[in-house]
Amino acid sequence: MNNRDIAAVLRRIADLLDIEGDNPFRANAYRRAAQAIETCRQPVAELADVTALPGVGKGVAAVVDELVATGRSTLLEELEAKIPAGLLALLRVPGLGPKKIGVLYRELGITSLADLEKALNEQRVRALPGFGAKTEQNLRQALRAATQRPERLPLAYVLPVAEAIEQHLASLEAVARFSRAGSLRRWKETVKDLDFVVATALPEEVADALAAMPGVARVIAKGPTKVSVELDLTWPVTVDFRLVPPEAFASALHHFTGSAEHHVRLRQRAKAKGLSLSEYGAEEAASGRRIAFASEEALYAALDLPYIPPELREGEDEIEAAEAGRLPRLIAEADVRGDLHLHTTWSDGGNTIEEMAEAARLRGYAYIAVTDHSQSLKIAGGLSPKELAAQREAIADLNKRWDDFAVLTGVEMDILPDGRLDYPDDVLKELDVVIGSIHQRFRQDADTLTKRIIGAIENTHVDIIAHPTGRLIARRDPYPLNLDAVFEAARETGTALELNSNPNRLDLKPEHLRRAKALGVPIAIGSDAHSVAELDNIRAGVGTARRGWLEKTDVLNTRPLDALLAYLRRNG
DNA sequence: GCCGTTTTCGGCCCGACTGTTTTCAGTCG
Repeated sequence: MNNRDIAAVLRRIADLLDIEGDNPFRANAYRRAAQAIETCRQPVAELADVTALPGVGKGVAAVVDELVATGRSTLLEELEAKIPAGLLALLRVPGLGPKKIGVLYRELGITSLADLEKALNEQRVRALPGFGAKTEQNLRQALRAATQRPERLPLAYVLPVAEAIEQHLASLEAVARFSRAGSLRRWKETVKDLDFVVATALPEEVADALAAMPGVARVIAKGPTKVSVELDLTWPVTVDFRLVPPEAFASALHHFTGSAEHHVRLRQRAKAKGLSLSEYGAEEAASGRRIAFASEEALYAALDLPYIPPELREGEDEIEAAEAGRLPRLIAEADVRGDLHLHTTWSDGGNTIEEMAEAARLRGYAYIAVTDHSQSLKIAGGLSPKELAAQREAIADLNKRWDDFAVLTGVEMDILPDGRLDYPDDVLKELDVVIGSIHQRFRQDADTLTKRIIGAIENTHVDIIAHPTGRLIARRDPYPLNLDAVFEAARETGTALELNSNPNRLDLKPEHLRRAKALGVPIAIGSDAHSVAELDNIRAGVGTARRGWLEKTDVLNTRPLDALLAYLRRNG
């Protein structure tokens, strides 16, 4: 059992304890331990003493030891004997928590989503204590939404929605200031809902305007400090707006950015310093004096910490790092000097080389590499060696146009199922940037896939491995791969691994990036743009890089053109 | 269940909103 499996069992135990009505702090203790184990770098099975982890004591350690030894948990089995497993699915229905689920089970014998739907339709739920006709109606709608959409929505799905909302907020005169918050601001790859903090002196007016916003299917909650709506989309999206007076904006933004885990730890720290932290600021326990923070920086300063950027606020080791002065100076979008992965009309892109180049230049880039698909990827119009040579000539022509911008020649070349590359070396050696990619036969076993990728890494002409794990968020698992071996080969040869910025991919993931950084493996952030608009993908890439604690110096395409070319040509 | 320059017992982050209640429990983040 790996750490993730163990954490999943502990969370399951916590959920079951909650439904059983046990001491809620006991359930939370299991969740806290799960978090510690999940983020532990070393397999806990190899740890001499699990209780060394924060939040893991004798009780949890006994469960973990049993899991490691037998793969089973007596505690979990006892709980499952008492509580039908189907009840866990009910926890995913918004509006249902452990207490209400307990009542539904004990009073009506409900053990599944289907049971609940039936009871709702027969109006048996409204008679229960603590329930009513309104609850019944809300549950009916929530149930429909919950069964209709995945629990967390991919970034790629919600980003355009968020941008439209931001346009709307910007158009409201009563809005003084606003910002994304929640996991969207932290650039998490999936989000449960969208959060915005809005500063206004006229909360009622803004609340009315937001509730009446186009696309709103229903208003879930509306008060002077909060509006919560559900949008009518393929997958319904819940949007929470927090309305605060302008002077409370920074505190509120911090609060609603989360994560919950980060806040728990921060508030523990605040308490130790005699401060009580809330969404409105801080209060000195001794004097009762209230402090409103002018900025998030001021909030952290009050806790004797340097500013911790949103992307790091995951409740892992960021507070310890901040305390020790070990926070990274995170890469910023402005540090990116060029894009090393994009497509044009020569293969499956929607814009010409010229259009892509002009758009990149307008973004302030100093260079792009044109990396269309290679010959075996027929479906994407992959280029033959002859076409590739013609493209090189076209690029050489185009380059005469600028003295402040360069188009590099390149290719996104398939690594074939048998491990061979899609072009011979004498074709590759003519190109500035060669990306190796797997697009076919990714169901091979881990050993074969790992060998394919390492074979490409070891070719001196290959500079970057694109989307190394091949996952598609919420759609396709990463392919089985010995990532440690891939990282090691990349480190030895200086081959960069890509952080692919397509919001459906975001591959490598933050935890991979941290490992790569620790090993000294260079990372290339690529947009994988198939159109001018998709050059913007880079934002999600930079956000993900920041979640992976990357600095400017960890990323290849932050280098000026000369330094980049020198690096690419180091092996001839 | 965990944890301790408040402590080995008694806390455990904090506040808003809803709906069902007549003063508050449950849920959410």
